[in-house]
Amino acid sequence: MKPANRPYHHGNLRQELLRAAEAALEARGVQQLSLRELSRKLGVSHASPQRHFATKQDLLNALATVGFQRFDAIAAKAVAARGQNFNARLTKVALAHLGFALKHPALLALMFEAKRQRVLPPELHTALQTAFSHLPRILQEGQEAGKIVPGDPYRLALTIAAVVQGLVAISVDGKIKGDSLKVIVPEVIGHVLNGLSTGKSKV
Amino acid sequence: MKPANRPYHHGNLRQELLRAAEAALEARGVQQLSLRELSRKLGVSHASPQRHFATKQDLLNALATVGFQRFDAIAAKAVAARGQNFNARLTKVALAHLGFALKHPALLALMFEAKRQRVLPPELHTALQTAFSHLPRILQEGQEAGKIVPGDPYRLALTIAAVVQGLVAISVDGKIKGDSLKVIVPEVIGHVLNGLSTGKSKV
DNA sequence: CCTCATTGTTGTCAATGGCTACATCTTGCC
DNA sequence: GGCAAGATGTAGCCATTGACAACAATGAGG
Repeated sequence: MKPANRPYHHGNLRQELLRAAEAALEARGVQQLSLRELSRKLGVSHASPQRHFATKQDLLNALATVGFQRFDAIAAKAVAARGQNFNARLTKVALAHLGFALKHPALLALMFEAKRQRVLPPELHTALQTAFSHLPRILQEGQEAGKIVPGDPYRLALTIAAVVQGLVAISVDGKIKGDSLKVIVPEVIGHVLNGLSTGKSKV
Repeated sequence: MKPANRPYHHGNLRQELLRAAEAALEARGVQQLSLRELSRKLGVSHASPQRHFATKQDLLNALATVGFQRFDAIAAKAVAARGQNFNARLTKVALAHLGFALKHPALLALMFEAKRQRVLPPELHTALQTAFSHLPRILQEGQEAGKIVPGDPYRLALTIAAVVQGLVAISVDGKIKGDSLKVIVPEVIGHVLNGLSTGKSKV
C-alpha cells in the first residue's frame, strides 16, 4: 500500500492531517469528514491518526484551535495599524473578521460549534479568549480620547464582533438578499459606530 | 420487541421522532445523534425512520425548519405588540430572539448549521426567510415616523438580529466574561438603536 | 550498538446509516 | 361489506466508520 519511496515515518503527519481535514471540511462539511478518508488521502494506515489525535473530536478541536489562532493573528494585524482614526481602525478589524469568514466559512462554523462543548480543551479556550481580545484595546483608546461612549470596553468591542459574526451567520453564501456582505458590513458598522460615538448627529 | 399493546402503526412517528431528536440534540449534541438510538427510545424498528425521513440529514433539516418556524412565531408575537415606542418594541424582539437562543441553544446552532448546505430544501429556505421578516416592518414604521435613519429597512433590521445572534455565538454558556447575556443584550441593543436613530445626543 | 519511546501498521469490533424484501395496517373505491 | 392499493412498520443485510489492541519499524540517547 505504501509507495515504498516514502519512509516509514511520515514526518509531520499531524500537520498534514490538519491540512487535509481543513480541505475536506471546506469541501464537504463536517458531517462527511472521515478520519479513514483522510488517512487514505495521505497514504497512511487508517489507525495512524490516533497517534496524533486520540479521538475524532480531538482533531476537530485542534482544527478549531488553529482557526481561532489564525483569526487572532488577522485581528491583531488589523488592530496594529495605528495612526488612523478610530472608525477606520474598527472598520478595518471588522472587515478582517469578515474576510476570514468569507474565506473559511466551514472552518468558522466549526470553530463556533466546537465552542459549544460542555468542557473545552484549555488550548481552545485560550485561543478563543485571545482571538477576541484586540478590539477592546482600540475602544479603550477611543474612550480615553473621549470619542467613544463610556462603559466596559470589552462589551462595547463585542458589539462590533457580534454584528459581523451575526451577519455572517444570517447571510446565505455571503449574501443577504443578493447584496454582498462586503457592501453591507461597512454600512452596518457605520451605524453601530454611530451609536457608540459620543455626541454626534451626522444623519 | 414491540410491547404488543402498541398498535403496529405508531400513529405519529414523524412527530415523535422530531421530539426525541430535539431532546437528544440538546442533551448530547448533533454528533452523538443516532437514528437507531431514537428508534430504540421510541420502541420501533431501526428502519422505520426512513419512512418519514429519507436520510438523516432530512431529519436534521426538518428539525431546523420547525426551529425557524418556532423562531418566527416568537418574533411575530413580539412584533405584534403595538402602541409602544420603537425602541421598546425592537428591544422586545431582540429579547425574544435571545430567549429562544438560551432555551434551545443546540437547536439554534443546528438551524444555522443546516442553513450552510449547498442547496437547502424549499421549506427550510422559506422558514428561514420568514423568520427574519418581522423586524423590517417595525423599522419601516419607525422610518415613516421619522425616528429611524433612512435606508433599506431589511438591512437596518438585520443589524438588530445580527447583534443578538453574534453575541449568542460569541458567548459561552449564555455568558460573556461572567455577565449574563440578559444583561448585556439590552445594553448593546441600546447602543445600536442609538446609532440607528435620527439626530440624538443622549449620553 | 542497544535500549526504549515514538510513530505507523494490521486486524478486529460494535455501532451506524442506508438498502431491499417482506409484513401489517388503513383508506378509498366498488 | 370487502378488496385493491398505498402507507407505514419490520427484519436482515452491507459497507463504512471510529475506536481499540497487539505488533513492527524507526530513530534518539545512553
